[in-house]
This record gives sequence, C-alpha cells and structure tokens, in this order.
Amino acid sequence: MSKAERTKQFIIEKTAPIFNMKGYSGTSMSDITEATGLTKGSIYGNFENKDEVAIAAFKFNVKKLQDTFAQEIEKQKTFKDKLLVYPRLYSEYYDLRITEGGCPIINTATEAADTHPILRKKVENTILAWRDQLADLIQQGINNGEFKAKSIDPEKTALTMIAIIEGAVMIAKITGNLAHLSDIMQALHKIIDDLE
Amino acid sequence: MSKAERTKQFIIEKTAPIFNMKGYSGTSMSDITEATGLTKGSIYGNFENKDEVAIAAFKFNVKKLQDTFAQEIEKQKTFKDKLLVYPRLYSEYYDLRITEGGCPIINTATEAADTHPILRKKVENTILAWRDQLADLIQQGINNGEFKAKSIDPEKTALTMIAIIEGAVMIAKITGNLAHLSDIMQALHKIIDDLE
DNA sequence: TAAAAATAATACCGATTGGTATATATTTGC
DNA sequence: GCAAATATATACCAATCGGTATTATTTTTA
Repeated sequence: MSKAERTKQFIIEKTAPIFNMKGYSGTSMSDITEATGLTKGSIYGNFENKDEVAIAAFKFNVKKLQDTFAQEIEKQKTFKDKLLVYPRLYSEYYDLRITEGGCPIINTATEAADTHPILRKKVENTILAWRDQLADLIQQGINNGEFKAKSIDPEKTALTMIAIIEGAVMIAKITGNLAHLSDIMQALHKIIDDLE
Repeated sequence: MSKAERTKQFIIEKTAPIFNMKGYSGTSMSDITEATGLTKGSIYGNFENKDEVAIAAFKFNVKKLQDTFAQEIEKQKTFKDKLLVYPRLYSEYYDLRITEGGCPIINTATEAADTHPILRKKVENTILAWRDQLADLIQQGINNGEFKAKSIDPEKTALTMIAIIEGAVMIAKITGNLAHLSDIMQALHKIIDDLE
C-alpha cells in the first residue's frame, strides 16, 4: 500500500463513524480535518470532494457490517441457522458496536432519498443485494427441504426481514433501549420459524 | 385566528414537507423564506429560531399522519379490523401522499438521534405513544376475547408492528417501488392474523 | 379614522460552508 | 542519494449559514 492509499484508508476509517452519526449534510469538511488531524489540502489531495469521502465512508460502514454477518453465517450448517444469525446478532447489536451511529443503511437511506441521488442509488443497490442474498438462503432452504416449498415467497420474506431489522434498529437507537431491539428480534425469529 | 397565528400556521404548512425531505440540517433559512415567499424578518418574528420551525413542522407532519389513521381506525368495529387499518392504508401510502418525503418519524429519528437532543426526544415520545396506542388496541382485543390471551405481549407486538411499518416505508422510499411496501404489509397482516 | 401595536421587509453581522491555488514537505523510483 | 513525483500544509476565495437591529408597513384597537 502506497502512502496515498494508506492515508485514503485512514481518512475513511476516521470519518466513517462521523458520517454515520451526523449524516452527509451534517458532516462538514472541518469535521473531517478535525477527526483525521489532517488539513484540507491533504483531504482534497486524496478525494475529489466531500461526496467522494461520504461515498467511501458509506461503503466502508456497510462492508464492516456485512463482513461481520457473512462470517457468522458461514459458520452455520443449516439454512435456518444461517437466517437466525440476524436476530441473534442484532440482539447484541449495540454491544457489538459494529458501526457507531446505528445502521448505515437506514441512516443514509432516509437522508439521501430526496437529497443525494448518488448516495441514494448506492443505498438502494445495497438493500437489493441484501434482499437477494437473503432470498437465496431461503430458496436454498426450500430446495433443501428445510423450508416448506409452498406459500413462501423468498424475495418478499427477505424484504420483510430487512424491514423488521431496520425498523428495530431505528427504534432501539432513538429510545436508547436495547431491550426493544431483542424484543422485536423475537418476532423475526418467529418469522424464520414459520418457514418450516 | 390572528394574523400572526395564521402566518405561523402558513409557515409550518409550507416548510413541513421541506423539513421532511431535506432534514433539519439540510433545510436552510433561505429554503424557508423561499417556500413561504416571506422574508427572514417575518420568519423570526413568528419563530424564535430554526429549531422552533423544525419542531413545529415535525409535530405538524406527525399529526397529519396520526389523524389520517385515527379517523380510519375509529370506523372499524373489531380490534382486529382496527389493527388491520395499518397494513391496508400503508399499502396505499404513497398514493395517499399523506406526507411528502416519507414518514416523518423515521426521517427525524435517524437524523436527530445523534445530533439534535430536542427533536430526538420528540421522536422518542411519538414512537412510545404510538406503541402504547397499539398495545392498548391489542390488550382490548385480548380482554374482548378477540385475540388469544396467552403468548401475546401487547407492547412487544406493538413495537414489532411499528418496526415493520417503518422499515417497509424506508425500503419503498429508497427503491421507489410501491409493490415492496404492500409486499411487506402482507407480512404485517399475517402477524395480526396470528393474534387470534 | 387615527393612534398604538404588531407584523413584515431591509440591510447587515460574524462565522462557517465547500473548494482551490500555491507553496512546502515527504515519498518514491532510479 | 538525488531527482522527480507525490502528498501535505498554508492561505485564501466567494457563497451561504443562522441570526439581529432597524426601518417600513400593515393590523388592530379605541
């Protein structure tokens, strides 16, 4: 890794939690220089503008989250257990502190939907890819005989899972009450149980 | 209504959709003067600062939403039908266009959680009041014999309903796909079915 | 309808915004 | 180890930010 690449990565790592907490328009260039200890010249030497830093930070936050889950899903043998990784890990979400400032998907989605076309598209793609991945696990479980073939629509079920998770994270975040998160994750657990 | 009160209301109505779309830090005073056609002097004559406009706009957006649902819930006789108002109306949510810019609760929650203590508290109270209202409907349904008494926790179920709704609205908003909203509302319908 | 009171417009404030041109260090390849 | 290339710092830009003091206009009340 060249010096420039290391610095770029350093900037991303330092600003990712800030963008996640304060949002795109809430994060200023001076927030970025302050968090990194670098000057504007350095930031603009490595990124074209604030947009690029924000996009890189979003990608970083999402990847961090996805890697954590992917790693845990891989460990599980049955497809049911793979799906159950979500309610299990999200029950411990805030303890894990995978990303500061809550879920980058919901944070970026609500801000960017009407204001930032580029970020908006990134979030949309992230959600749809997540849905496809979940739908694939469900489909494999159906093919496998683990889940009942009839009356299950993998894509709809996947979207429902995502909706519950994102809603639950939002509620836990705004109330500061971890118990709410695991309470709602019980319902997600039941939805997964109902697949078989 | 005095002139001042009418102007105040006018400002709130004109800025409410803007705050809901662009968020608190994304909405500037010039956005407000532009949307209302008024000058800064007039805005600051009716509100102490930007915060007060934002808070009033949030309240306005939430009330508009709540009134729509309360009205429809009142029409229903059984508690099940009252609960089913949510999946039904949210399936037509974007057509209704109750509020521009999506759900004010999730929008404000994600932005204000880490940045705006006053708004944060307002959102928290709004969500908890909504939960209590839903839990009350469920509890009455239990007392009524409509829902099974055992294995139902009204508050947890209420929070789960809210999580699904908010998550679904977010997904529909970011993808621009109305079908996703009604797809997920089917799952909410099933959760309500399972109460009996 | 005229005076008092309240509301709105104008003009301005310092601070901060994202961004850039230039100068100075620091790496990197030979 | 010395140039060339690259990365960082400094100093600045116009534009916009939220907010205010003052002036002008409109309501309200008597």
